[in-house]
Amino acid sequence: MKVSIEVSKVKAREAEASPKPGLDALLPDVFAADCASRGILEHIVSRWGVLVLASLLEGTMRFSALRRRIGGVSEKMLAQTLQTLERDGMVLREAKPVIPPHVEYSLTPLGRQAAHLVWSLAHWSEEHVPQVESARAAYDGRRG
Amino acid sequence: MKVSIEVSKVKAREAEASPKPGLDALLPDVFAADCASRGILEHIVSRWGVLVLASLLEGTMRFSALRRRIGGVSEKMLAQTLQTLERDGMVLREAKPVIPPHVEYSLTPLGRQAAHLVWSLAHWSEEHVPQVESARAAYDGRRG
DNA sequence: CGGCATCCAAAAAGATACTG
DNA sequence: CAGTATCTTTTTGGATGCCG
Repeated sequence: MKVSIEVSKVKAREAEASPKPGLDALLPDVFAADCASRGILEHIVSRWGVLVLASLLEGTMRFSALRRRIGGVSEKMLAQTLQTLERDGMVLREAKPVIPPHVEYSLTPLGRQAAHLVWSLAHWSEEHVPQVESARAAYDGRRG
Repeated sequence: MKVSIEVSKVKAREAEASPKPGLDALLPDVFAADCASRGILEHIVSRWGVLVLASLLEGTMRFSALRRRIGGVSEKMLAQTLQTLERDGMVLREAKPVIPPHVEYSLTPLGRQAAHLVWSLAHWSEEHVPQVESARAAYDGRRG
């Protein structure tokens, strides 16, 4: 049970970190190094977190299906990412007590919100590959 | 000069990547390990990339102003992140040839689009701190 | 099948010193 | 001021073996 201890600590540092005291004091601020929102954001936008959330937007999936869906992810990192997102209340894990094990992962309502946002980013990236690549070519041309 | 000497393991994994050559060859796919969109996405959602883009949404900033705005970022990582985003065509760097140096960073039109998306995520994170924290408390309660 | 524990290599990140 | 160079620490990730 490590609940209310950390809250006071966060609030204390938040006060010293936020540049705009009056209005923003009550709102969490991702720009503050010690704000909880920053940790949440980093879990969501982590290398595999983005792809797990986007994948689960397509529906409930088993561990191995996720592993196949997300190219390049290792077993270890997938398990780790799923645990983090489960703990943050984004992912629901349902394990059927059978042998061999059968475990299904899906999005919670909270996770679905986050997933829609990351999906927008993923989709935007897919659509703007040409622009970025031509920008890179120009940049690399200017330098060596 | 860092060349390709230790490619053996990396190439081995890259080779096993894209499972559907025919249809998806024309559409970039973030889920494919070797797709360019994946690299772009990872630059955008990198630890500091998100915060740089969100900061610059507030307006043009100098290096030191960005450093102050983004709590916890080191000089080195900020410089590195800015270079990556500049190369990807998201950030515009304007250096005035004076002493002491005066360098301004701003978003390109392309970067502004990405920035709006990441800002949504950052803002969402700020707003859902309570939900996530209570989910964590419940999770930690179920376990030890 | 869906993990977890361990070990090790590689990459990312931080601290510090220095420069135009 | 806005970086670069270098060194050290930390984190990440992959490989392997084990288990229910």
